Amino acid sequence: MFADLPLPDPARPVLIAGPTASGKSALALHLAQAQGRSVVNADALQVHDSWRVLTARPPVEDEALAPHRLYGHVGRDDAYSVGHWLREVTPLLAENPVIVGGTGLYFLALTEGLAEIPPTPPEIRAEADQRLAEQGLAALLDELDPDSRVRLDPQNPARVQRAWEVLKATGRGIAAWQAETGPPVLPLSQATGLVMMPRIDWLNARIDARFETMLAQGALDEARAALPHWPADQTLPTAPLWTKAIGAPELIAHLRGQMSLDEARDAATLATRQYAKRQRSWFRKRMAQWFPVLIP
RNA sequence: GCCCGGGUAGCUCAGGGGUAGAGCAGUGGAUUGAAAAUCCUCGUGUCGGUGGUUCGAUUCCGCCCCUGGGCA
Repeated sequence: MFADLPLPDPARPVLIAGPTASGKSALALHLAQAQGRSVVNADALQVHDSWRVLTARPPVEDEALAPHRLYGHVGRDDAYSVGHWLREVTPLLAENPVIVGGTGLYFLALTEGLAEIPPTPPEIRAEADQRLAEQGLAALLDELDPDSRVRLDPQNPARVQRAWEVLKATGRGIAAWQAETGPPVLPLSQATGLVMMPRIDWLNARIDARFETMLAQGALDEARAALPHWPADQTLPTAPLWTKAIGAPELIAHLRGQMSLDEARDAATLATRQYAKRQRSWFRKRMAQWFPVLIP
């Protein structure tokens, strides 16, 4: 499929972004084998150990063909975020890897820099959760510093809460921290950036077919194994990220008899299509300078 | 064949004599440590067809077609 694609500069890392199910991993493996690179994951869900099948992590056979890093190494209770990922990926740049994934924020941190903000302790997160639940968004918004407040979407609880936590934990507004963002670890000018641009109907068909494959490969067994660890209310924004894997809530609901398998399949593939749309929106704007890979 | 419903946006449906509106789907967008997260924007469609009543019908009436149920 990618045999006719010109090989990128062998001296620089390759970055491959693209919507889910667009064939990124296959391209990454192809380039890794052709140029002796390792494959580094840039996907916020594939780092988690809970799901291999459901997050479409490369299978063991592929892992034998080239070194694969940062896949499935994060446990259910581990804290993980862009910062963790950026610190882990930095030393791997020496391997001249191909970095592949669908998380736009990770690539942003890598190629444009990430503000160095001290970690916010769990107690502050808990306090924010409680205030938000009891007093609502406006209460948190009122306590923000003006600079941060004007930059935020006041209707977005996740963003408002983060800004509030940063101010509370550090005594400085998040806007001030972000203004001091240092230079990126890997500017785009020192890498080859590729974005997969699939035709939408082609991608939708792939999404459906891939979910069938996931079921055939044991996605339900993975869900069964996760069942004992499932939180009381997974729909909460504060539920652990691994529980947000697309298809996970649907398969869990099916295992509990709350949904037929057909309903679960429909809901999961629908959620996947909607996710792919959000990704396209990010890539169009933020990766306009990357090379598009038009498929099929 | 008869009786009773229903036929309105891609889907499910609400409405009602002055040419119509919700949810879902879909679209476009935002995005600096939860990012597969989180949030915002966008609603004209022969109101099944055809005659009639009316200044005016998608709305009332007749007939026809389709569809669900009941009775034969």
